[in-house]
Amino acid sequence: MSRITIKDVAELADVSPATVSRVLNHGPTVAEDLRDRVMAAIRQLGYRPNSQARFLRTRATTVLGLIISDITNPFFTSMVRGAEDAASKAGYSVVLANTDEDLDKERRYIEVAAAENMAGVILSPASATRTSIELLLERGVPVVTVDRRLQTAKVDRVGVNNVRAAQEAVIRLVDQGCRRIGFIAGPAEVTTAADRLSGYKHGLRASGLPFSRELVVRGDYRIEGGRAAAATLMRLDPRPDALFVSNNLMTLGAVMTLRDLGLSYPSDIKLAAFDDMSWTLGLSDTMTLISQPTYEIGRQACELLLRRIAGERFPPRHVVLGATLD
Amino acid sequence: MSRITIKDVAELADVSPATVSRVLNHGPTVAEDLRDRVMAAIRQLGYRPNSQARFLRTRATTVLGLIISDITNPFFTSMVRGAEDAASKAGYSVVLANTDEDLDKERRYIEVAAAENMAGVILSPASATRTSIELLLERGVPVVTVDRRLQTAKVDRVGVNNVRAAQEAVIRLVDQGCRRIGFIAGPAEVTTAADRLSGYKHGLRASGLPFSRELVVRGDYRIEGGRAAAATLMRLDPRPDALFVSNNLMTLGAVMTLRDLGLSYPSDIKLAAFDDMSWTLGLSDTMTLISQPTYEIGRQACELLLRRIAGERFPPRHVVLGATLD
DNA sequence: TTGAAAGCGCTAACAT
DNA sequence: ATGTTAGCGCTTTCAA
Repeated sequence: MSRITIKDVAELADVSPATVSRVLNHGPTVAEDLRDRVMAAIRQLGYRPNSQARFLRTRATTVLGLIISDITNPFFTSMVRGAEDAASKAGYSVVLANTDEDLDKERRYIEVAAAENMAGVILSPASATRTSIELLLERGVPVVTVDRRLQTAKVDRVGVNNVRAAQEAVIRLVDQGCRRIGFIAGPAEVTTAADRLSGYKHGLRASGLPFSRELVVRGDYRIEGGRAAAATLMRLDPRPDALFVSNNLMTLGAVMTLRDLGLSYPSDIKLAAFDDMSWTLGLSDTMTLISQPTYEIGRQACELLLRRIAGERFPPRHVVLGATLD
Repeated sequence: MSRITIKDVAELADVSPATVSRVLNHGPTVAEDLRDRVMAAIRQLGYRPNSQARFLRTRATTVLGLIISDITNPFFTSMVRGAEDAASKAGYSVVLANTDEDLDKERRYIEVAAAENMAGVILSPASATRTSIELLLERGVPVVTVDRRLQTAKVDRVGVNNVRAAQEAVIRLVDQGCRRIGFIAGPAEVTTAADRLSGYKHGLRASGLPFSRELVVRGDYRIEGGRAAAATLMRLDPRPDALFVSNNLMTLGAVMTLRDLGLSYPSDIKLAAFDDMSWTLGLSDTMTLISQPTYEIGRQACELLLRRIAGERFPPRHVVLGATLD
């Protein structure tokens, strides 16, 4: 029952609680024999400091929150790993929360992070405009967004240049002979969705192709949305000769639709898509894929966050990493 | 900076801190006018109680830890949802941690849960024998395992009857005419892997088929493991006429191997597998699938945990839910 | 270098 | 019904 306190250790080691605290925290101002006695007592009793009590004094915690819009998406999993590695190197640990792109859940978890006084939060916001991060910022808890931006750009962000990546993918499709490229867009509130749509338009323009409203269908970044959107697009007459899907899960859905229609790619129709999908059935070799350095995104986001936690002050920084077409 | 304390609220509302505390906690023992003044002050100041300070008094937190062996696996995602729903209904929130089947990571997160004094922990242990949950149990933090069991069965567990489900799947394959069923097993340390293997053997015996050592290959519950294991099995002479894969991710890998070999299922070879995979490319209709009630597993695990947290005492309970073959 | 004492923000006993 | 007081476990002055 964690009944062992610093006092117990102090008594056993025959020193004051303050000395135990010193041994535990700022290293070498304690005589060696005392230090040894304290360490022995700690081990013997199995003492573990109470982090709540410590926080009450120091206002410092070592837990970071990662609030993510869809944990199932391997995109995020790799990111989490990057963040964890950076965090644990600095003595921090990371807890995760899954919002399912749901603003209420997002708010609830932000509240948890605030209530628990987490040292900092990495967030992939479900909406660019409607956000609850003030709850954190008010209390001085730094926030870094990953992947997506926030409209009120007062926080750091780490991600890729979605506009350019999308544009390049379109150009690649055009090079492959496509002239009627359907685009499956993401949720209107998410900046990556807007950016990728904008890149799609740029790509068309750069290729001298007209933009056609009917060729753009919005999905929800989930499998089902991709499936439905692809079905809508494939009903067009004339049919698109390529599909550009703005995230990995929707791509799975789109592929299902194509299969249901008895269409093969790349022979019947060309595909391009955002995000790695090596985890699924080797679709990669048959389509144009935009890969993001997800591990690196997580790592850098965490390092930025740690600098903020350490008190560094600099204008909100936007780290833009390179996405690669392959 | 969260400088607003209960004292500030008390002063503004012109009451004592204790009254504010009472308003916040045990409802109706406060006169209505005071209560209103307090609520107004709280709102006006944007006061939020400091949960660490509260814990120091009450020894009660409202955060549950979910320590999961692979967050990417949709199996767990749905489980998390079940747990979250049950938790939030009771006023608890849930934080996640991903161990990647790595015992060190598992221990680290268990330490975090203990240090943060989480109210309880739901765990899918990476090993049945080597576990660190004593860190929790010693401190009186209840633990419920999901999916997998622990050898030292002193904690509650919610899962399915893996032995029976595996056996039924084998029988189903035999009914389809299979006589040489390859089995891709899971990591030796995980109880579900052992149970499923044992079910496989039972199924063979029940069908009057011999057990052959060469037909069993172990994987790691990840995609790559499935791919490699399937490759090994398909090299056998004579080739298996069916593959039974003991989890979903390995099934993806196995399917990749089959594709590489130019084999189709179910025409060339039959497949059976554990765990839902509707999220992937509609493999489901072409193989025998064992589905687990994942949401329900999470929900019941959480409810069990909440009862333990509430102080109920009963012998370690093993809740076995039904897996369905479809 | 070490110890004594105060106090972080809160709630539970005890008074009133 | 409300206020006063003490103390949860820790760290950090301040003294010695």
